[in-house]
Amino acid sequence: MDEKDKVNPANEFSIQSSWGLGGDSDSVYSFFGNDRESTILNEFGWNLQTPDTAGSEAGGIREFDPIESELAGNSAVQSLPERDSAFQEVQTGIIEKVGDASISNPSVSSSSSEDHPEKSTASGGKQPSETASKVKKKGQKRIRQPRFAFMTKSEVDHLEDGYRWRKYGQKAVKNSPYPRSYYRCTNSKCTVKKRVERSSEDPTTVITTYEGQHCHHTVGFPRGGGFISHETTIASQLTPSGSQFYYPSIQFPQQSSLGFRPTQEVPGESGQTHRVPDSTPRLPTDEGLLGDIVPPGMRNR
DNA sequence: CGGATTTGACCTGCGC
DNA sequence: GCGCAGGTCAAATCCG
Repeated sequence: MDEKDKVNPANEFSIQSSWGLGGDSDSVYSFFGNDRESTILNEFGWNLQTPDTAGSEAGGIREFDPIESELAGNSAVQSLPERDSAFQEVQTGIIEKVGDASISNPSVSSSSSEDHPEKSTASGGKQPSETASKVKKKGQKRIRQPRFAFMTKSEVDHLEDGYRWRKYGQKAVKNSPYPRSYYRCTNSKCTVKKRVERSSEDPTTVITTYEGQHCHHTVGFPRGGGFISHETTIASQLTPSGSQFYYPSIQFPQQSSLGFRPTQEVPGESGQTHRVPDSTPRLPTDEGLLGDIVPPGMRNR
């Protein structure tokens, strides 16, 4: 199992940007390796802009919400070219501007309802008095934590990312046969949440949305990482349907946190899979997929 | 037995 | 104001 924690140098991910797609979709990134393909949707207004796009189009600081995109019925779809349907779904979602500094400022205890999960337990159940804990919500709009979403071809909904999550809810999604699952980081001090849903357009695609920032390191990959095995299977069926939208204008430095080299697995003996070490010097991969995706500035320590 | 998951109820925001 | 849908809570249940 430990071997799974390592990275296969042969499966280095390349990240390519898709600036300007559809006019509004300037925050979509795609990265893919030999056995996995995912689409990263930057929601933070990180400094991911290219010189070409920075400063243009309202600065390009936007937040993307794949869920809302579905709700919106892809109304934003207009000038998008033909493409993978799932990719298009995400691409054309409502893109919100991250106008609130609080969204990109981790120090702001924004989401009053989410920063302190303990509070609710302390106050008890859902009786009216309990709502007192949510009173502070009143008068101030709920401010969402920074979020980003990415799509992954996988048969397994809950992708291993190096953190431990506890499921706290599941909801049926309108216009989708697949439910959406809600997870919270098991670290009591960590308020990070994530939603996992399967694309109704492309059932092979899992949309994972992270919200918030981890205030701790990952726990590694304690579990078997079976999803990777599934992923490998799926990835082998991938077709570069969206490749025409990948513009190689941006190549993030491999050594950066945006190097996008999530742990990978390669077929091993006895039909199992294992990971091989990444040859590039880097910190021990204790941050998982998320760690590879989220820039250091987005993480608390 | 403790932690994780399930699931129905409740709360909130938003559009009409 | 109302209804809908997303999001969250927490008791019940499951599982190792």
